[in-house]
This record gives sequence, C-alpha cells and structure tokens, in this order.
Amino acid sequence: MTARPQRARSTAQKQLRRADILDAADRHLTEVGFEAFSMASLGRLAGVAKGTLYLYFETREDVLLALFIAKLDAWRSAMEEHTPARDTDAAFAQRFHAEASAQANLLPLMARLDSVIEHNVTLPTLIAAKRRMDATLRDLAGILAPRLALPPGAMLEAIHVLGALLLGAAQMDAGPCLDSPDIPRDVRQIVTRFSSDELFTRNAVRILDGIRHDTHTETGDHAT
Amino acid sequence: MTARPQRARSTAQKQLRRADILDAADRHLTEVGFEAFSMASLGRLAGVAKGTLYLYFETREDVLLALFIAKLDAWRSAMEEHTPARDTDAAFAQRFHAEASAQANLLPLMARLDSVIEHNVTLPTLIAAKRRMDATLRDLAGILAPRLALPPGAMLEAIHVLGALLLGAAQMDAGPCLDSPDIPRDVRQIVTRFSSDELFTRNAVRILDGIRHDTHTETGDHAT
DNA sequence: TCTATAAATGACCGCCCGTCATCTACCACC
DNA sequence: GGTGGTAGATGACGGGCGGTCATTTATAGA
Repeated sequence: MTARPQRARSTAQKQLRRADILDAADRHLTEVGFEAFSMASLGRLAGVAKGTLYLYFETREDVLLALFIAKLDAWRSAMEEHTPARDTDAAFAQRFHAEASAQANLLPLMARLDSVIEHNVTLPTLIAAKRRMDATLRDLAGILAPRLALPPGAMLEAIHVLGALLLGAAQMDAGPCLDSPDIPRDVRQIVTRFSSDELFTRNAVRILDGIRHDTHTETGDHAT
Repeated sequence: MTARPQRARSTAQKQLRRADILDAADRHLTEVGFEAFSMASLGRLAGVAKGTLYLYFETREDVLLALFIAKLDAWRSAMEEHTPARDTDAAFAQRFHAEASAQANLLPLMARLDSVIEHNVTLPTLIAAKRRMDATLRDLAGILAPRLALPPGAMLEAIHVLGALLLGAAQMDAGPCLDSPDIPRDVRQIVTRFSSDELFTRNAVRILDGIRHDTHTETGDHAT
C-alpha cells in the first residue's frame, strides 16, 4: 500500500483517501454484514476518526451507494470481458447471474438499494447516481447488442428486465440463516426452491426468448 | 370499534389486542413511511405503552413480518376472488400486479422482507413465517391452476417466478423522491422506464409463455 | 522559519430499540 | 361483596447508533 500523508490536501489525495475508505467499507461489509456495518467501526478499519468519514461521504448510506456503483462498474467490466463475440441466450443468462454473484456484496447492496440506501442521501447525489447507473447499463447494452444479435434497444430492455429479475431472485439470498444447523428439512426446501440460481437462469432465457419474438414481430413501435 | 378490557387475559382477547396493534401498525406505516416507523409512535397510535408491544411481538421486525403475512393473505384472497374460471395470461399478469399494488404496504414490505425484516426475528418465528407463506402460495396455486389451464406444479412455479419479478420491479417503486418537483427530466425518465407496471406485465406474459411451452414439451422431468 | 488554511478529530447530542422492576386490573374463591 | 394472587401493562432506563462541530494540528507557501 502506498504511503498516505496525514492530511489530504490536493484533489488527487482526496480521491485516494475516498477510495481507501470505500475499500475499507467493502472489507467491513464482507466481514460483519449489513446489520453490524457501523460508521464507528468503519472509521476504525479505515484508520480514520468517525468525523473524517463525513468529510468524504454525506451519510452512511452514501458510502453504501458509492460502493454499489463501484461494484456495478466492476460487474459491467466483467460482462464485457467474458461475453464472447457470439453468445447464446442460455450462456448469457448464466453469465449474467454468475458475474453478479462473483462481485462480493453486489447483490446484497442491490437488494437494499431502493428500499434503504437511497432514502438517506441528498437529492443531487441520488440524481448523479441514477445517471451513472443508467450510463453504465446503456454502455453495456451497446457493447453486448451485436454479440447477442439483438437491436441495441432490445438489448437495453433485456438488461433492465434481467436486472429486475435478478434483484427479485437475489432477495431470497439476502435472507438470513440459510446455513443454520437446526432448520427443519421442509423449511430448508422452501428456501432452496427460491434459490436464485436456477430460478433466474430458467426465466431469463424465457424472457430473452420473448424479447426476440417481439423484436422479429413488431416492425415499428409497440402496442398500447 | 368494540370495547376492550384494560387487560387481555383470555387467548381470544390477546389475539384481538394483537390484531389491534397490527391494525395500528398498518395505519402508522401508511402515514409516516418506513424510515419513521418507530415502536414508540406505534404504541402511541395503538393506545398502549411501548413495553406492551413487546408482549405481543418479539421485535419491531416481528411486527412488520406479521403485517406482511396478513397482507399476503389478503392478496391471495383477492386473487382467488377476482380470477375468473377461465383466464388469459395477459389478464392474469395484470391482475397479479394490480392486486399487489392495491394491498397498501404489501410491496414496500415485500421489498424489505428478506434484506431487513427477517434479520431481526427469532428462528422459530422465521420458520413459522416461511411455512405460512409457502402454504399460502401453494393453496393459491392449487386454486388457480385450472383457471389458467396449467398443471398445479407449473402454476406454483409461475407464482414463485412472478413473485420474484414483481419484487424486483417493485424495488424501483420503493425508491424515494418520485414526486419531488426539482428532478431533471432525464432522470425522471430513467426512473419511469423502470416503472414496475409495464415492465412487470410484459415480462410476466413472456414467462408464462415459456412455462406453457416447457409444460407441453417436457413429458417427464426437466433437463440438467 | 513562520503563518494562514483547512483537514482531522472525538466528545457530544438526540433518537431508537429492547428490558425489567414495579404497579395494578382482573378473576376466583370464600 | 370482599379479598388475595396472578399475570398483563407500564415507562424509566441502558446501550448503541448516526451525525455535528468546536477544537486541534499537519501542511503549503511566503
């Protein structure tokens, strides 16, 4: 790790320190989980006082929002890199899910994004975040469209819908206790049946099928 | 409103009081929203001391979990009642969404179910809740299967998947600020595009299509 | 070397969840 | 109708959190 001055005075140094804090937040989140994620302990892990955190982030939720955006970007990069020039729907669906699961904390953050995180952030920050997310997904859609032989518009729609489905499916994984020893077998089956993996892949393919069908059928706009 | 004794001694009286508290919780949630939902104010609204709430519920999250289950039951009843003997996929998808939106607080509760609510509840309560939800959905699947001309298994799968999709789509609506006056037009469009209504209906139909197709095709089990 | 600036600090505030010693409404029994 | 014991109701309290701000002090530039 590169040395850091005790005071970050230049803009570059400030960005570096902000990145350090985000890095610590990622580790902290991985270690203690959401419920125990506190600003005091984050400060301790990042090696700064609690008050310092509030020089770089508005609120606790602002930290998590920034972390989510970073993770989303990382996911986009992974998707770009690992999607071959010609891809199938099934493989794409599987990759969509696999890469999202591979990004530590991405799905947990996503599960809490709208319901929790976005509720304690200033309006300008929220607006900037929304724009950033939209740009990221739009970019990805433009790049992946030819590889899946879809029009860019349909590709973007697909990413949006698959995102929603993934979010819904991932909620189940956000629950507690999956690994607790004393859970009755029938309950474990209930939880497992909701497991995001197969549920997502099966139905992502169905949706892509539907999108392809609609794309071939409708020549212009879509019905009311 | 029927009169209540100051002390609930019989089991029936206790259930009545519990129901009263849940009722107050529903109103409280509607009035102040999630962030401001506190046990102190709930007690005030229900006309009992804060400590009394903890005689009927383990934690704040236990209140919300119980409220969710009640709302889910109400949704199921509405679905049973309003689904005609022979239904189309499109109409069913629309009703699925409409009835869920009609149940006040159902979608917001659902959005926070796994990520927040279930994390502060004892294991037995969680297990009981999971069983209850499973039974509710299973029941509904059995009743709706003939009306949609689907095998019961496929119907249950459909309900599960549509539930996940609805949850994902509803997350977007759980965000803040949709009605704030000073949101740039482009950001408003981003939020609107994610709007759950059309996104859900379109893709629910696609999924139902896929399920029907798979049901007709595969005679026995499904592939690996 | 010295000084002005602004980054860093952590004690402090208000709020909230959940507990528990205490109080008292109610029922059963005489 | 009076009375004692049970158990439901209470709310002051503890612990911990997010967020603030007067104070401290590292650092760049003169």
